[in-house]
Amino acid sequence: MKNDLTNGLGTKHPCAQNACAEGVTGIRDALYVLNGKWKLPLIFALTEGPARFKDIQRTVGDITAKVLSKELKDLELNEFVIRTVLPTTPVTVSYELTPYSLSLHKVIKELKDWGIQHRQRIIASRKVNNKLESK
Amino acid sequence: MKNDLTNGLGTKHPCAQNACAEGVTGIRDALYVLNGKWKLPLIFALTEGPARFKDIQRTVGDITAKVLSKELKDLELNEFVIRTVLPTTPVTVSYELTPYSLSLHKVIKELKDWGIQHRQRIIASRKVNNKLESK
DNA sequence: GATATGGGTTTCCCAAAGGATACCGGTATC
DNA sequence: GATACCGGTATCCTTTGGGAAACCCATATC
Repeated sequence: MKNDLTNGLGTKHPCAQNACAEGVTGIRDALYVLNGKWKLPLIFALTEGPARFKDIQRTVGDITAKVLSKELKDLELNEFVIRTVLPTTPVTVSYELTPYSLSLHKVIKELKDWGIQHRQRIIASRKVNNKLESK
Repeated sequence: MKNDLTNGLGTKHPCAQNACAEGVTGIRDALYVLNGKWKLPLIFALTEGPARFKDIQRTVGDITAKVLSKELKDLELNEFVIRTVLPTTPVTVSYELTPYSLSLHKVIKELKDWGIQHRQRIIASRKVNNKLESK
C-alpha cells in the first residue's frame, strides 16, 4: 500500500484546499485590531455608557495609566471610541463607544460568556483534584 | 454648584459600582487562554476536522514550525486539542479538537464574521478616500 | 547518492507589550 | 500648608511573542 496519506484523517482536509482561508483571514484581521490584553475588556467596560479615564481604570483594574492611555488612543484611531473633553473644572474626559464598535457586541458577549463558563470549569476541576489528592 | 460629577455622563457609571466586574473578568479569563496571534486561527483551522502538522501550517500560513509547535502544545495543555501520533511510516501526527473546544464555536464564528465584515469596511473606506483625493 | 517530506527542536535575535515609578498643572478639600 | 483628585506624560525596565535559519532522524523517491 502506497503510504495511505489519509491516515484515518479523511482523504484531505478542506483547509488544505484553501477552503478555510477566508475564515482564517477573518479571524486574523479581527485579532489585528483587537490584539493585546486590554482592548476587548476596555470596550466591554464602556458598553454600559460613557466613562471617564479614572473610572475606566478602576473598572478594568490593574491597568496602568500609561497603558490605558495608549490603548484608548488605539481604540480611537480604529473608530471604536470617541474622546470628548468636557469644559468643567478641572477638565473631565469622557470616553464613549462609537456606533461601529457596537458591531462587536456579539463577539464580546460570546467571549465574556465563554470566559465566565471557563473559570467555573477550572474551579470545578480543581475541586475534583483536591478530593482525589486527599484520599 | 458643587462640581457636578455626572458631567453629562449620567449620574454614575454602573461599572464604577462594580457591576461590570464579572464581565471584565470573564473577558480577561478568556483572553488569558486564547491570547496571541495564533490560538484562535489554529482552533478555527481544525474545525473542519483533524489535520496534520504541515497541513495546519499551510492552512494558517506564515506561521513558523517553532511557533506552531509551541502554540499546539499550549492548546493541548488547555484541553482544546488532542495530539495523536499515528504508527505510519514515517510517523504522522494528527491534531484534533476536543469536545471542550467546541464550546468556543460561537466565539470563533462571531469573531470570524466580524473580521470579514471589518476588512470589507476598511476596503470600502479606502475607495472613498481615493475618490476624494483624486478630485 | 541527492533531494524531498513529515514533524519537529535549537539557537539567535529583535520588536512590541506592558509594568513601576515619578512627575505635571490645576483645583478643591482638610 | 499638606494632601488628594483628574488626566494624563516621561523614563526605565523586564517579559513575551514571535520570526529566521539551521539542524535532526527517518523514510521515500528520482
